[in-house]
Amino acid sequence: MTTPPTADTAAELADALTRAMKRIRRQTMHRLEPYGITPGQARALRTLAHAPGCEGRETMRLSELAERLHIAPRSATTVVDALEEAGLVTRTPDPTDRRAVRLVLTEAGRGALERIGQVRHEVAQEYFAPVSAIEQAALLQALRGAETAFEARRPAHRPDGADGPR
Amino acid sequence: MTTPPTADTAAELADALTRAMKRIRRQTMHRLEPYGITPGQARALRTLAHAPGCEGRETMRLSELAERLHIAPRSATTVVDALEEAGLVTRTPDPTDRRAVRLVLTEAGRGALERIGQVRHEVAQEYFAPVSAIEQAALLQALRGAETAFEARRPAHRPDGADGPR
DNA sequence: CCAGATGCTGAGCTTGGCTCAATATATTTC
DNA sequence: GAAATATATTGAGCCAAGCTCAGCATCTGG
Repeated sequence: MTTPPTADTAAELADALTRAMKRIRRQTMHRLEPYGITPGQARALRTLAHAPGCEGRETMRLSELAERLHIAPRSATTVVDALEEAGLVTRTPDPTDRRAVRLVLTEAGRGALERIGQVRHEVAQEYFAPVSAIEQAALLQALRGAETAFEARRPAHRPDGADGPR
Repeated sequence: MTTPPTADTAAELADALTRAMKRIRRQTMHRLEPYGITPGQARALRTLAHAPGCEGRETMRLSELAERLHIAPRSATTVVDALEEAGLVTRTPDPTDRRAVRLVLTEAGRGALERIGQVRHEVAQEYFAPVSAIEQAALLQALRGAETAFEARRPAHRPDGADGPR
């Protein structure tokens, strides 16, 4: 049973991943709903919070946010629209480049971050409860390895590239 | 370094999962595109192929498909619409229940299945290449454990239940 | 100083889900 | 056997999270 009869472990792994991800995302969505935040927005907020200018002055360009989220800049615009409308971030002009937009976390945004952290922690903790801490760490490492290799393989940039070496 | 400094392994694991899933789904989408099939349709087709009536006569009710895919029946309708339009399955009336629809794989559908299997295998194989077979198996088992526990926790039924015990 | 690169956004599309009726049929209950 | 209820599917219309392409404003290097 250690090696299931179906054999194609990698493919089944992919399925299992998908399932797990869906479950977690859904659960997160439900628990974030009361705060009017979607998982995507939460991720953006967290990313924004990890901006270099720690504590009093987190700030990031929209394009930088997009890059860190691995989404197209245009998609980041939409996320930020929602975040701004909810009063969690503000768009301020970049002093050194008038095309650019700097995103700044508001006080409310900082507050939301805590609730988000809580939910994220809870959901993950619950879902992975049956998996030992050691195994969790192993899993994490394995996935990161795969991810790193994947990134190394593609020349980086553009969302995911359907294009070969061109 | 075995236990990263950030500590919340479970949450990070969730993120890693999300990332991996997105990558795999995207990759699959690209490679399935030439055949005019989306990953969701592919999954439905595979599910349908695993219907009990093996070989010559795979057949399943739409609602059963929905259940196996863990999606709402209405969502299954849409998937089947696409599949039918592409000529991969046919809707035939259930002889014993005129409300129901039985889904039958066409010859083309069976052909598509092979290509799908190929792609699915390739993509997963590539993505998980840096992960040893043993680790892959461990991962799979861990994820299945988590999934089983999750399912046991919720009373089953309805898509994912935002509702408590009622 | 101007051509081309860069940063953001409007418009419109896709995938993969959802709910809430409506409709047709089964099944159960009186 | 008719009425009430339950089940199977679908139409209409919604949401989240992406995408591309085109356009405008602004930088920047020759």
